[in-house]
Amino acid sequence: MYEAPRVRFAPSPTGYFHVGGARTALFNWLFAKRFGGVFVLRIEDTDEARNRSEWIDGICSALQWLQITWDEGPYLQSERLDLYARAAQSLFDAGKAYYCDCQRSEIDERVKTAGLPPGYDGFCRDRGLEVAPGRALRFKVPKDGETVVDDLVRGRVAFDNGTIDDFVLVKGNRAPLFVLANVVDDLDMRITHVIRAEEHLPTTPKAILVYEALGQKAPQFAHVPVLVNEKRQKLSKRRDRVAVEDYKEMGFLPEAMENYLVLLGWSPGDDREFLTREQELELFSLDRVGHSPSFFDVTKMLHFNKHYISLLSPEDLLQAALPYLEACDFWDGSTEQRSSFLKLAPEICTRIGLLSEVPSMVDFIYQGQLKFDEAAFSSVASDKGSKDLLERSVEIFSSLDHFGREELEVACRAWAEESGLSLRKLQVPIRVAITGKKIGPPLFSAMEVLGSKACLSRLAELAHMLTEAD
RNA sequence: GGCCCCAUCGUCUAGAGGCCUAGGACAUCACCCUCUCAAGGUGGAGACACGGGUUCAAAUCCCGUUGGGGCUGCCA
Repeated sequence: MYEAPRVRFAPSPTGYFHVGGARTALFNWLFAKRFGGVFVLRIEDTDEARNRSEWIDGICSALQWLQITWDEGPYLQSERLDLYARAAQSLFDAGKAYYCDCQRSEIDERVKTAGLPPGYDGFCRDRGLEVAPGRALRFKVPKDGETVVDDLVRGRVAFDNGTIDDFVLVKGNRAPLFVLANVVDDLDMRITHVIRAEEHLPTTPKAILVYEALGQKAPQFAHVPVLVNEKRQKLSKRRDRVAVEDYKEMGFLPEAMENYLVLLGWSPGDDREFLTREQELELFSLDRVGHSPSFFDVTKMLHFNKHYISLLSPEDLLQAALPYLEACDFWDGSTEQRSSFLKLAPEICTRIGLLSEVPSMVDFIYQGQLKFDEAAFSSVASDKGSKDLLERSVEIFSSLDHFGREELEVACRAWAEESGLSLRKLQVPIRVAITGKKIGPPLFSAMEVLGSKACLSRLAELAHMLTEAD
C-alpha cells in the first residue's frame, strides 16, 4: 500500500516526555514498520530555551522504555542551522520572503487602531528591507487562492490564503522558526509522511506554501486527534499528569502503556483490546484513526496494567518490581530474599495494579520486626476471641509434620469444623499476626513462604501483645 | 473576533444506508465463586447532541443549529 515510507517523530525537548508525544511516536513507528519503512527521530531544539542535553536523553530513554526504536537520529536541529539559513536566503533571493523590523507591540497597536483582526498586517511586505540584526524574515503569503491539505485521516481541508498572515521564518537573532526548520528537515530527510497531532493542522498550509516556494513537493500529512483531559482540553503540563516518566515511576509496565496508547484514536475494527506488537503491526492503518479527541483515562490504563502484570512470570515480576523493592530498607537482594519472592510471585501478580504495590504485598516476609497496619491491629485487638485463637493456632501449627500450604489449610479447616467458626473468621487474627495486614496474598501460601519458625513466633508474639493489652 | 477541526453509553470505541429493538471494553451496580484482597463467571443500568433535508430505508449522506476543542507567537 505504501512503499517504504520515511516518517519522523520530532519532539521538542521540554524536560519531560508527553504521553501525547508517545502516542504520536507510536503511530509513526507502527506506520513505518508496517510498511517496511524508516522511523527517524529528530529533536526540534531551535528555540534556545529548549535545548538541554539531559532533556534529549529523557526523550530517548522514554522511547526506549516503550520499545519505540528509531532507525535514524536523533538529529538535532541545533546542529543543522546552516541548512535553514541557506533555505531562508534562497527564499529571500527569490522574492518569496522579506525582512521586517516591526515590534510586536507596534503591530498590535496598528492593527488595533485600524480595527483589523489580530495578527500581522504586512507592514514591511513591500518596504524592500535588507537583512540586518534584529530584523525577522517573513514569508510572503500569496494574497489569493487557497491552500489545500489532503490529510490522510481527515480528508481535504482547504485554507483561504487571505486568512494566513505573513509568518516569520527566521527570528531577528537569526534563529530559524518551526515552520522553516521543519520543512527544510523533512525535505532533507526525505520524509514521505508527516504523522503528528491535530494541533498542527492550522499551520500545515503555511508549511505547504513553503514547500511550494522552495519548488518542492510536500509530504503526505496525517493529523491524529489530540489527547484531552476530563474537561476535554488538550493535555497540558500545567494542569494534567502528562509525563511518561511519571507513569513509569508509578509502576506502569511499558507494554501496558503502549497497548493503552495505541487504542487512543485507533482501533483494530473488532472487539480486541489486548494486542501484541505483532498484532498491532499487522493491523495498524491510518484510515482507522478516528477524528475526535480522546480522553487519556488512567483508570482504563490501569486495567491494562493489571492484565500485563498478571501475565508476568515470577522472574519477570521480580525484575520489574526491583526498583520498588530496592527502595525498601528491608530489601538486600540476597538469594534467600529473591527465592522467597519468587515463591509468592504467582499469588501477587493477580493482586496488584501497579508495580509500586509490590513491596506492601511481600514486606512481611522480610521484616524482622513486623509492622502492623494500625486498623488491622486494632480490629484484632478489639475482638476478645483473638488471643485464644492465636494461642490455639500455635498449638495446631506446631504439631504439623510439614509446614506447607496444603497441610495448613487442611488443619485450619478441621479446626474450623470442630470449633464451629468459619475459616474466614478464624484466619483474621492469624493473618494479621503473620502479615501485619488484613489483606494480602493467600494466608497459607504466605505462611509457607515465611516458614514455620517465624510464623509460630509471630503468632505467639501477637498473642502476647494482646495479653499485655488486657 | 477570524480560521480550522470534532460530535455513538460517564470514558475508550465498533458501526463505512437496511445485519442496530446500536456491539465490545473500562468504570459502576447486583449476584456467583472464594481463606482476606484480587482474579474469574453471570447479569443490570447506561449513548447515536438538536433541527431540517435526501432515500422505500439514516447512527451512517447533505445542510443548518448547538456544544466542545485547536490555531491565531520573532514557541513547537
